[in-house]
Amino acid sequence: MLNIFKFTNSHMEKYRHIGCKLTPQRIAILEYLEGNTDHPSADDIYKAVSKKFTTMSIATVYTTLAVLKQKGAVIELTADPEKKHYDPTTAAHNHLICISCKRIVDFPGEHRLELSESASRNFTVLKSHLEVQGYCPDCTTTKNNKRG
Amino acid sequence: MLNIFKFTNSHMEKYRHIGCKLTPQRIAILEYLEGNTDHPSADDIYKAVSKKFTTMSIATVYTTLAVLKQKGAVIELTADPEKKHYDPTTAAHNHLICISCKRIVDFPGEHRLELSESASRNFTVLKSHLEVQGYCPDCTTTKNNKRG
DNA sequence: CTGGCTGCAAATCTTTTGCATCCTG
DNA sequence: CAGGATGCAAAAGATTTGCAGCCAG
Repeated sequence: MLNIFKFTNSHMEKYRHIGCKLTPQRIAILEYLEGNTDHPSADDIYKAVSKKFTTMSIATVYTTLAVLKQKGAVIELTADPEKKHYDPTTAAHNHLICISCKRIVDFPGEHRLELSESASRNFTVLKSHLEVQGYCPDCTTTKNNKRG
Repeated sequence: MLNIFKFTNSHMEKYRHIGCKLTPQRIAILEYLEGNTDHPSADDIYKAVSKKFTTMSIATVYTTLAVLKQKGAVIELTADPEKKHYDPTTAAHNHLICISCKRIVDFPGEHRLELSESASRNFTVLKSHLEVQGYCPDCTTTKNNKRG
């Protein structure tokens, strides 16, 4: 009877296994996040999920995101200084924030970290994330076509 | 007659040249930032400068920081999701946020960016910043000494 | 059933803004 | 002297919290 959602049983299993009680609200949030590469903010998620779920509360969105973050199912992004964004793609990757359209997009470049010096100074590195500022493909193209 | 400040004439020149009107409040903020490697937040700056300057307003701190950021005299850091921090060291360098003590510290490692793929996809890179999560030297040491 | 979750509203925290007054250049 | 800067307070956002009622397991 939950087939109003495109959320599959394997998704259900996945999230049940990480120790979340699966309420309809959470399913709606998880469904929205699944495969999403738009890096939505809490408010983006709230707006989107509210359409299907008029009783959704922004507090529930934050609570759910906090749980998912703690379980490692989403990553909190700080690339946008104005607000946090969330990324359900947890494999290591980097982001570019477009200074024109403000979108955060997955950045298809690699970075290599030279650790010898930091190790010798007693730093312990757990993870590293490269934040790139510039123009996304759309805005790069627009920019180049701009002069008439 | 401004020798109550350790701010030197050359500092004055430096900031006058970037187009700032030099008021006592701004001098106090600039003096606090000069050479500071603590990556203070706006509130840290406000608290520190208020001690000498009881009429200082937090709005003035924000306004001054906005001017300095625009002039390129400070860099706004987003490594801490809770609030913005400011760094007067504008030469390219990276930061580690300590997950234990929450301090942001300069990170003595290099990163190299592999751009071929991103360039071919029309990304325009203006700047990149590596954010490292882990333990700072102090907390690394404490951690290692912890078992008795 | 029962503990965890929801929804609401209020609180908190950071940052911005409007405006009258002040003071640097 | 004039325009930009200050200080205050209020507004605006983002995020968190308290609490009574609800529902998934």
